[in-house]
Amino acid sequence: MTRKNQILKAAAQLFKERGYSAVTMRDLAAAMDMKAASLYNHISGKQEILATLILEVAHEFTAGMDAVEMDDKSAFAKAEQLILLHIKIALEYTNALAVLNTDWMHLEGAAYQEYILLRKTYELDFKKILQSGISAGEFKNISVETMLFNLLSTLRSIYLWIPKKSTTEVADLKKELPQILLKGISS
Amino acid sequence: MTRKNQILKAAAQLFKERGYSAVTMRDLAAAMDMKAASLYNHISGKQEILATLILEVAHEFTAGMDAVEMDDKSAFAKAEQLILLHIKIALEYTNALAVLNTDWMHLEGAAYQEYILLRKTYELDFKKILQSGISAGEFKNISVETMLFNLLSTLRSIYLWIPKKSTTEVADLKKELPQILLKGISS
DNA sequence: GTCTATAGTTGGATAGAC
DNA sequence: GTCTATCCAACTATAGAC
Repeated sequence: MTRKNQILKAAAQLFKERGYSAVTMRDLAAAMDMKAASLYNHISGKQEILATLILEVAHEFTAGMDAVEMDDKSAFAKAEQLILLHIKIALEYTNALAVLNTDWMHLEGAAYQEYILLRKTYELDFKKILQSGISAGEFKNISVETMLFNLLSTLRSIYLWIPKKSTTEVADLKKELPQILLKGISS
Repeated sequence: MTRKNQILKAAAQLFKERGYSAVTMRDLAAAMDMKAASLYNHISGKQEILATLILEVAHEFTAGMDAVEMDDKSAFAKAEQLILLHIKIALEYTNALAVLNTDWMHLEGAAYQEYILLRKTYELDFKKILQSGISAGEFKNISVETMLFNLLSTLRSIYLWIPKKSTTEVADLKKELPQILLKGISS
């Protein structure tokens, strides 16, 4: 692992615990056992760290959504795949995902614009899948907004739950969560 | 409304938008059309504002839970009442609830201890109700942890959804959310 | 690549006039 | 109750030695 990646990893951990604004470059340097000034040999500043962490995860979601849309399956199967995508990302990028969820509004400039666009596109794509499921009679005919709200609010919280759990409990989650979430909206 | 309450209200709005650490006393004063120094005639400091906002909402949850526990109803009915409690608090204390959800870790000293205790007690009480529902055969025999995770992660996100919605859409939510959430765990 | 030293800015909070 | 003025600590980031 490069020194830069070590810094990013340590930053994700600290930003998750205390939030972007409450973590100082001195805190981050201390976690890395170095002085704050030395960090600047690897990264251009605090903002670059935030943007790198958040945009990597956001692109992971976009790539996952693209893969799901490729498959020619039922809306139900696609929704199930998306639930598993959220669990997978929560496992692989736990800390960076927490940062995305809580500190995206502290992005600046082009990184902010890019994040907003990625999120909007992702939610729109998700909504299309739900809508096609309603049209096909797979899902209840309730408001797509309410449906998406319920799904995303649970999916966005997985990262809070994952780190506390054992491997077997995570396996349970992969089985039970699609059941619970999709039973609630199935017709 | 007292000047202090006006300050608390403005602070809740700003903390919700940018987070506790990113909002300065000068920002808050500007939102109140006054100078930062004048704030200190009404509050002792930034921490007092945070603690007041969060603990008021936390006590509201505790009072609601106490009322639900008093009633001698089925676990299903109690769970339904708790869902409505979360919606009610999200409507009445939208901004302060957002602050509780995102900035509780910035509480200090006794206020931090009190919040942690209130939250732990609330979750334990919620779990007891779910467990009694499983024992009574009202709910599926799946992990109580998973069940609570799913319920709370949705309920904790309501405040993100509420401010964007019309009165009729909120009425829809009150009808549909208990259905969606409880169907997922009903046996 | 890391350090010391420090520039330049901004933070929470106080003192004292009005 | 609000203001101006200010203290002092802490912040991000840079300069330059090693």
